[in-house]
Amino acid sequence: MLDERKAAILRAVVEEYIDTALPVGSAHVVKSSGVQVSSATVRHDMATLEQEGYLRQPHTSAGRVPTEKGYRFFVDHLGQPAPLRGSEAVQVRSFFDHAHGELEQMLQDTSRLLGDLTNYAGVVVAPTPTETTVRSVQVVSITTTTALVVAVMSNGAVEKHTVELAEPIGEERIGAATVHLAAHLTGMGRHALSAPPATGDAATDALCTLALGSLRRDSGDELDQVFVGGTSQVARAFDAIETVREVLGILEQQYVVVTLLRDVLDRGLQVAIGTETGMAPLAECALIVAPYRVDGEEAGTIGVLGPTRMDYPQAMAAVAVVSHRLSQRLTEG
Amino acid sequence: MLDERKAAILRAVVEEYIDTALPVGSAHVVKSSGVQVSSATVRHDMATLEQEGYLRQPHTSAGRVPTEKGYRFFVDHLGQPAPLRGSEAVQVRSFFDHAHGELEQMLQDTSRLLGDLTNYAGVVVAPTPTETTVRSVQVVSITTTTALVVAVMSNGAVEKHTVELAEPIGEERIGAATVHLAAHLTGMGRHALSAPPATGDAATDALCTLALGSLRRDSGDELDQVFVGGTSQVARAFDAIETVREVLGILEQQYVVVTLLRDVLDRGLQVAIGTETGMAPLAECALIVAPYRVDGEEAGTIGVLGPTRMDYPQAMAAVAVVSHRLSQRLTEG
DNA sequence: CCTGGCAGTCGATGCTACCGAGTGCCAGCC
DNA sequence: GGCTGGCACTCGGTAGCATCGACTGCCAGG
Repeated sequence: MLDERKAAILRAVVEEYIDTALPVGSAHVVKSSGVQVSSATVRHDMATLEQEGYLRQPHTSAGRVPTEKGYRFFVDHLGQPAPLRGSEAVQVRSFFDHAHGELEQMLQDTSRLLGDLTNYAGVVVAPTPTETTVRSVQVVSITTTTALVVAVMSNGAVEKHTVELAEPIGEERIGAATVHLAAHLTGMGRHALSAPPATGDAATDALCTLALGSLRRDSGDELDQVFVGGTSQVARAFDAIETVREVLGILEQQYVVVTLLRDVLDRGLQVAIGTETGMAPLAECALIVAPYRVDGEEAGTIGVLGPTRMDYPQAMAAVAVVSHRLSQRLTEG
Repeated sequence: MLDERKAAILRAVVEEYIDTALPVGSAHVVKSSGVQVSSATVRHDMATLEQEGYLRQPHTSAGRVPTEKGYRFFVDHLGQPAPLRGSEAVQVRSFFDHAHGELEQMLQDTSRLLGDLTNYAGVVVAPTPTETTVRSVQVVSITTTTALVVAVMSNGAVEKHTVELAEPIGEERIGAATVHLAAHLTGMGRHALSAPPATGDAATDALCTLALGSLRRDSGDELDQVFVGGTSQVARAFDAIETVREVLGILEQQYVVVTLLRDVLDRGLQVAIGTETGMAPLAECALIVAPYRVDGEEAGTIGVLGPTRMDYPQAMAAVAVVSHRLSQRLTEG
């Protein structure tokens, strides 16, 4: 563990580096850290901090820059969680007060909100609900040989799937299928959909089977939905265009993003710094995550992806607030 | 109009510049254009082309670079539409063969496909359907005081809106409202929803009114949906990080993207180059657009946004093919 | 244990010289 | 008249070099 002065020095280096992106020299630390010692002493401590792996020198005769370990210590022990700035608190409040419309749209907007608040990329992952039950099923004909199966789940999610029929089917059979499916499936869990008993009418049964299949199939291979907002912030956060390309490339791969957030959360982390993310291209990034809850149960994940030299206190505050308000919003409605 | 040789020279400059991003000198033109004259002659013609506004010199003693007018001429008269490369044709075919699931997801994936095909950013705009009619309406209770209104439209789109009730309502009233609304609204146009006659039951009527309101309201303020895929391509397409930031910033603003594509299409253009886009930050970009059709009617727009020095023939081919296949896919299903 | 002082390092900055790709122009040729 | 080879010229980019200054590490002394 670090003694008090070294911790203060480390904090000063991290904070200043976050602010300026420039290596921090001992003189700056003296000015900004508040420690009452000379720069020579600070230099000495900084050398120690470097030996211990908290800091690193880009090159001799340059100031110091935090290492991952340095950021980690900062986040764990030094970064007092900054309360949101007033204007941002207002922004969040107003956002959730005015949020309306479809769930997907709101989550998309939430990712954008996160981006705006932090100036990093905002991410929202909404899981395919696994524990919900079917509340209502309806089959609607679109053309004579296509029908749409619409299922409303107990959490308010709506699923729709088109099914193609081998042969034309009449409205009355569609109606029969709706009634039949509704009676049989309502209340069933997402993954426990069983085939309804035969009705005796072949065409109706065929339709029921197709409809059931579509519901079952997509429950399996449907990935969690990913919403990314504020990608342009990524371009703002890094100077090296190569890094921008890599990070944007990652953010485009839904599956990767889902896994990434889940992994971090599963490890019990709130913050993953650099290689802690487990993804090589994100070596220069840090990720802040938080789950959100619906009716007290963990439903999805939100997060912010920025450079390792991100403003952790501020970003963590933003994520926490948004996760809280989002949970509230989804629970009440 | 340009004589044959000047046109050939212009084509050579455009093609080479698209390829290398380097100003093109007269010697290169001689090598690659196939014109059988000396570099001095080419120089002379290039000077003329510059006077006429097709080319421009970044600085004296540099080669030439196409102007917007130059690109425009190339697109209009020189860019023979390249057929898709075989592997890409396969990619498109396979994409649409395997496309399934929800409309939104497919459009999102389509935007990504466009990005992959062209290495620029792909955009898909899906309009809020205006001319569709209601095919089915259903009200489902979520909690005692919230209900979900699900409407299936004739084009297969599904709309869902939560409504908050002033007081708890029983299942039987919800059922009554469903039946009542279904009977009254089915077949009605998107914008011609009229209030159903009173049922005599106050609670049921209140619910019907709320449900109707939710359908009406969102039909008004709901923006066209925008899907952008391949944002990382933007970072690849430009060297200047400042440009990347600006372009990404634009792409994040749904409303702006919608307007942009619509404007271009309304002007009857297939391609908008630089300032033709009407947006200052896109001065270094070119946009290729195409409508897609569902049942023969223009439904939405797809497009590709890249640098002005984009590979027009290839990108135009990709957009055309995707628009065609998408239309087909949406029409059959 | 801390400090001021000092020698030393090394990237960043600015200067100059040079190179070469590319131009415009012109006199001469077909 | 149109095309060409030749030529002088321009100017951005690169390499080499000196300078500067923000740092550091170390040390002797309080």
